[in-house]
Amino acid sequence: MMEKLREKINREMRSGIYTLFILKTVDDLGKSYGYEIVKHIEKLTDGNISLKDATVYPILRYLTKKKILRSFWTEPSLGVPRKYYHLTPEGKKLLHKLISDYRELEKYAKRILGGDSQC
Amino acid sequence: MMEKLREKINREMRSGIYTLFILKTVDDLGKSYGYEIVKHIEKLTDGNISLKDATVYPILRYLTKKKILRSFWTEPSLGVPRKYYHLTPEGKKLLHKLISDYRELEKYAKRILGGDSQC
DNA sequence: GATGAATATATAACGGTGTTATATATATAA
DNA sequence: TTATATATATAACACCGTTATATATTCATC
Repeated sequence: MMEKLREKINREMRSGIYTLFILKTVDDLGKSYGYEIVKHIEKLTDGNISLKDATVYPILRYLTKKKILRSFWTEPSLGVPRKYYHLTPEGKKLLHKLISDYRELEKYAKRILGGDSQC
Repeated sequence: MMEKLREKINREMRSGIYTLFILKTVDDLGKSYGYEIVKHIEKLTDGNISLKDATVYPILRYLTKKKILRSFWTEPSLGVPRKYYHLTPEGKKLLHKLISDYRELEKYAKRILGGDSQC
């Protein structure tokens, strides 16, 4: 029963950086779409971080509305239509700032939690 | 206006580890109370992470309900009464697991965001 | 002695966000 | 043909942090 609490707190810890993971993934891949983003993050984290579709799509739409991402549909000449996303120039700026913000948070976490992480 | 979005995403990133910060602080101090926890974290983070009272007290109560913390009032022989908290044995176990979980998350973040953090 | 700031705890109302559940559709392997 | 993987979307729900507000003591300053 402590495990449920642990999972809950873990979910909270992780959910905060989903947006950052999504942005970085799209930027690294040049352009990407919901399903690919999820699979890419799963692969990099050995399946340990698996975003839900109902998490990813609203975030992608929100970031598009905020002009951080731009989207376009691929013509369904063959296969399922895909909605691709790529970062706008403003999105690139935001991503760099957020990564720097994350590193700062990491630094503070190290001060509070102790610096025994394997670096 | 991008700054507002940045702050929003930052808030989300940080809020996830508040519980962990609070637990670790109480454990490090042996026993502590809401106000002291906030000030302690502020000090360690150069004032950059400043928990709101309305954030801390509900978390402390919740963790007490879950038997992760135990609380007791100090007799107000002098000054304002304080409600102290300390970790239960179960709380200690949970804390160790959560710190290990956090380190794992940090590892994954490094893989996705790149390993240029100054370690 | 009064005023304000710091110390200290608490909760209702609000807004925002991830999850669960559900719906829809195509392609491929068994 | 059946199941799985691929692919996107949204309504309903639950949860959590913030804002706002309330209460009370102590201490420094005017």
